[in-house]
Amino acid sequence: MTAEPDGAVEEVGSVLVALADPTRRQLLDLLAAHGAATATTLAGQLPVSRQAIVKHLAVLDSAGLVVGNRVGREVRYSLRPAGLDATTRWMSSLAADWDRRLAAIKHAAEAAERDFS
Amino acid sequence: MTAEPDGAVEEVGSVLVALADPTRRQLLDLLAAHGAATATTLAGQLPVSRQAIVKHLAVLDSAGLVVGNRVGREVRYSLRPAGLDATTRWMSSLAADWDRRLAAIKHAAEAAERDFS
DNA sequence: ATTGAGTGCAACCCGATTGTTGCACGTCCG
DNA sequence: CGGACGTGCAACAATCGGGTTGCACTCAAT
Repeated sequence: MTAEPDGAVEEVGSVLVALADPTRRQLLDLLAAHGAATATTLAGQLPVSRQAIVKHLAVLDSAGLVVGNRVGREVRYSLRPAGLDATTRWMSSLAADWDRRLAAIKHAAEAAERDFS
Repeated sequence: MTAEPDGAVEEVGSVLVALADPTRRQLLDLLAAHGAATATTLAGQLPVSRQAIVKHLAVLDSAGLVVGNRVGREVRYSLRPAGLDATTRWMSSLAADWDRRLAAIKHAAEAAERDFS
């Protein structure tokens, strides 16, 4: 009814929440640069503890932006662009929706003064 | 250095923060549907107080997603798709960046074992 | 001028996030 | 085997965000 197909909204929401944090975005950048890395290694590149990194990676994982593969005693995290792609599509369709409605409203703006009951 | 032109990052960040909240997204949907509305009117459509709406609108405003025009004694808020557009573009370029780097890494994965010092 | 609707500001509450530290558990290597 | 490295879990402190309530102020209309 709004602009979203009702089912994918929560997924998009979690991606947006994940991207809202600067440290998390930085983490994604590091992964994009190195391809794959462990939490410990990543903690060396950022001014926070390893545990903080682990938590951020968990958020990114449940948002579908990252995956962790266990290799021996370490866990190697890598990027997963699918979730980002979906959110990008959602956003641009939302933008298109706004444009459409704004055009319609602007056109009929002088006709009706009140919209609510 | 990362993937962003260094200046627009903060702006994009604020848009992402703004979009991360479900109530705020709902608010944007209402504005898209009605074209313009006051905080008091919007509070009638959502299960939160007017003050909460005012705060959300402030966040959306400083993210560039919404503008408030004073008409007499009331403030009419309306949509401003420009910020959303910019963020959409940023996200898709980020996705493209990831894809590019992931391809490069996957291609050279067998050659180098360690990336860090 | 007085009343009422609409807004702005401030204090306050509470739950979620972000971050820390400490320690226990696997796992590789000398 | 036994130490060293990496991870996982748990408790904890502190800050942030969303939400509420109460009150003062502005503007319009009678």
